[in-house]
Amino acid sequence: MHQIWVGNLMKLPKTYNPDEVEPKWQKMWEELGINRFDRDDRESPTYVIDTPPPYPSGEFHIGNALNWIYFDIVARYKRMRGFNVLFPQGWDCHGLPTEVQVEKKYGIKKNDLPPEKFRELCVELTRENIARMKEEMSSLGLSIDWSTEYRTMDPEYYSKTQLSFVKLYKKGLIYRGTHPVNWCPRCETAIADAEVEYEDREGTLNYIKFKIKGKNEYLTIATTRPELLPACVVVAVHPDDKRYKKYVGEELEVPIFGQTVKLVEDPEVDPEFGTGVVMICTYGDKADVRWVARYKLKVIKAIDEQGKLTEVAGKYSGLSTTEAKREIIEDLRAAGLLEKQEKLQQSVGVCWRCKTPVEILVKDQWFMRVLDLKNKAVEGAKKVKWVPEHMCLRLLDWIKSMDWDWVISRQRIFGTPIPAWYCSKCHEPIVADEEQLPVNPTKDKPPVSRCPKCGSGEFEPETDVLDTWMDSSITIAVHAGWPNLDHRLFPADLQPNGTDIIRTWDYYLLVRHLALLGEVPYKTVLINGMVFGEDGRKMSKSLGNYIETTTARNMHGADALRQWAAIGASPGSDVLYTPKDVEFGYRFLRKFWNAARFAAAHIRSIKPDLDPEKLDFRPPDRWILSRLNRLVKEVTEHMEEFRFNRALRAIHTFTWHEFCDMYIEEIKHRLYGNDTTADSAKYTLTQVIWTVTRLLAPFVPHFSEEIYQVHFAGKLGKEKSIHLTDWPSPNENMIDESSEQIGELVNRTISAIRQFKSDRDMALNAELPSVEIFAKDREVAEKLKIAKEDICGTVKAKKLSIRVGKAEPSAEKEKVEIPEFKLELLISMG
RNA sequence: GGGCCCGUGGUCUAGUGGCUAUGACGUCGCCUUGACGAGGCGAAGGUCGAGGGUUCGAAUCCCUCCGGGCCCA
Repeated sequence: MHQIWVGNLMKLPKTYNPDEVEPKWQKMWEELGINRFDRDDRESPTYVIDTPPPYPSGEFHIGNALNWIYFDIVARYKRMRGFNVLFPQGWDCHGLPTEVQVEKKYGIKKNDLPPEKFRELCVELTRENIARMKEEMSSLGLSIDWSTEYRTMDPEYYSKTQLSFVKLYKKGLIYRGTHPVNWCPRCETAIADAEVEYEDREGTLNYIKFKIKGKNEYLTIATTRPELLPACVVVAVHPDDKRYKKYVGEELEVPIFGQTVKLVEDPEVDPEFGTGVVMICTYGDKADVRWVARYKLKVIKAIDEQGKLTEVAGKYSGLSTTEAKREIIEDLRAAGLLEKQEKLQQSVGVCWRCKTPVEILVKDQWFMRVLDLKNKAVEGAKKVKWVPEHMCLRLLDWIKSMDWDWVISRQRIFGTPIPAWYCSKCHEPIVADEEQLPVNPTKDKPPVSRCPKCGSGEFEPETDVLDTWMDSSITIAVHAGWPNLDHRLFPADLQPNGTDIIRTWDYYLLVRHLALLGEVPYKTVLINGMVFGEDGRKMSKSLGNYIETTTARNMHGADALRQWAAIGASPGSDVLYTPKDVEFGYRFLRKFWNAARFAAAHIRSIKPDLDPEKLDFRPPDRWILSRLNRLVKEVTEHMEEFRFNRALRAIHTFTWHEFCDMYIEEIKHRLYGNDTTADSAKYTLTQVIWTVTRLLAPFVPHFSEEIYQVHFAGKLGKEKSIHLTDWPSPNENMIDESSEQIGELVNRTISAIRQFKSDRDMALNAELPSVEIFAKDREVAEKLKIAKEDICGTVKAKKLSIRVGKAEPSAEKEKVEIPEFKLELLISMG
């Protein structure tokens, strides 16, 4: 094996080995603290990235990897641009999934243990899961400032969640109220609108006969939910529906259950659906809620917290909704009141965590007054720069469609305790004082000794916890030190996240900070798409197209995978995962590694006092230097607009196809032949590699560090790490249209001769006895003449002539044409 | 039902008014050349979903339709 010795007496291995290289530099970065936000630096501009704290599932999945690689590219780029970057990391610990994991792990139910004990098990599991995820994150080379790490389950963090609760309560933006809420019967908790997803399912539309009171006539209603008959409170038709005009105002008898309901007119009824007669129940859906409010109807609770029918359902009480549906239909059929049944495609609201259909229940809950903030939120969202732009619409549509306040209390265990108590006598809520936070109401005492309303001295603790989004939607303020806000850090510069959480994460952050601080918390939102499997479907374990981050990273290291993330799609578009792309990422590293290896001796032998002004640059030098500076300009523009895919692609194309394929081949003869222009080739070679290495640093941080340490540290680079060097700035003087034109002409000519050799099964370095170039245009001929020696040396022609004229092929001389430059070549093979 | 995004060689993809449409994977051919053979070089392969319109000029802008996806009701 050909060993090359480089300046600092390191042996330069023949192949690039990420398994050795990556951990080495990760360790050094941590030791140097290059990822740290420098709180004492008051001069450099700050750049704050608010990272969404992931839920500690135990696995840092590939969707997370895509997310974080985006963050990291920005963070590393901005550091090189001279920003003091805050790249924090937290964990959104609370919530149901952990409770379920604990139940599974120990084979228990949450009520088998005292809440405190159960909570401890959740905390313990969360710690283990975080440790596992951190390992993967470190292996990806994410330049997170770990000194900022927070966990929403820690008292230091949740005291801020509680503080925001208290402050918003004082402002009147949080209130205790009795309202219909979405309820997950499996999780047995209220959930917010944002936590309801819609699934298309096939249901049955049942046509049920209602007797008109006092007559022997029937009206037929159509419903998918016959189990709600006991909660039927009114029946409605459209005001313009002539079929039923004469019945309006009549009283109807609800079959089986016998209660009497009125027939009313309402424009919201769709006369095309079913029979055009709809039964309104408390509650089947949100429309029922509107109707009940509009007509001030009484509320009958037919379904309980576990999704079972209550005593109002008589003999059906205690049955699940599914069982009750079946039995009620059977009984209706037996009574001759079931006219017919039809299959129906319907969209069912389900719990986003467990996919159980949600019910609407009326509950005493805590709410945040988000409806009052609608206009402010819309205004705020419009002020933000969205990448890509159209993602703003998703948030706007969501905000505009909101019709309920945000229910923030959850009937669960593993969550931030709601800092409140109730008077045992009059049930007046008592909210904690700011000074006593963090509090656990089940252990701590309320801030008053007497109820301010009735004077009673007895209190009961609130046992509900807060929605986890209440924890995580104040991260931007928390990063900035809230309540002692550091205005260098607020608002955040970048809010990056996936398409899936625009309506939750982006929305809650916005509305929460508007409520708390009156300010939009982020300047730019950067959206990434979802990861799809090779089959073109969204990656998921159940679809069998799932791949673990560790598996993908183990193929060729983090930098190969990072390139997949960067180049996989334009921001906001979904990214298809395929191992081929990771493979390609590695191939690029190997290509560049070898190019640098080739250049090593030349970089080393370059004289330190070399004055570029005095160098004798050849046309290929001028060409590649112009291209290089154009590349720097282009990549910088892309980076400023978060177009990582285009930036990296431009680097790839330049490096592979211009620098390696053409330039290196074009200068070999000068380097080996001890040409007088060898110095300018060495200089140019060095400049290109040095510049490209820095352009690559945000994308492939380990690889570029290795190149830097081996070739440049202590010479062209004075810093301890490439990540401390400056981002290259384009030298506009080097960008020269005419040099590029000559370069392209030369390249095209060399390519034609290469192709000639390839077509004739010749080795590319085979010597050619003679090449005669005929140009139709004098101008083209003059340009070629400038680069005569470069062409001659590159294609290994013994003789080369360039003239204006027409080629006349013969037995020994074959003709090759380059039509776009009106060139004809006569090549003899000897 | 409404909104948004997308449709580019066999596959995935870049490209939002202008050179002969980008790159990757795959396919085929050649090359052990002094950076690189689990590599290199070269080649073949596309009516840019369909139709209509605007324009000197359209993958790109507008309209209609077809197909896919996401979000909302």
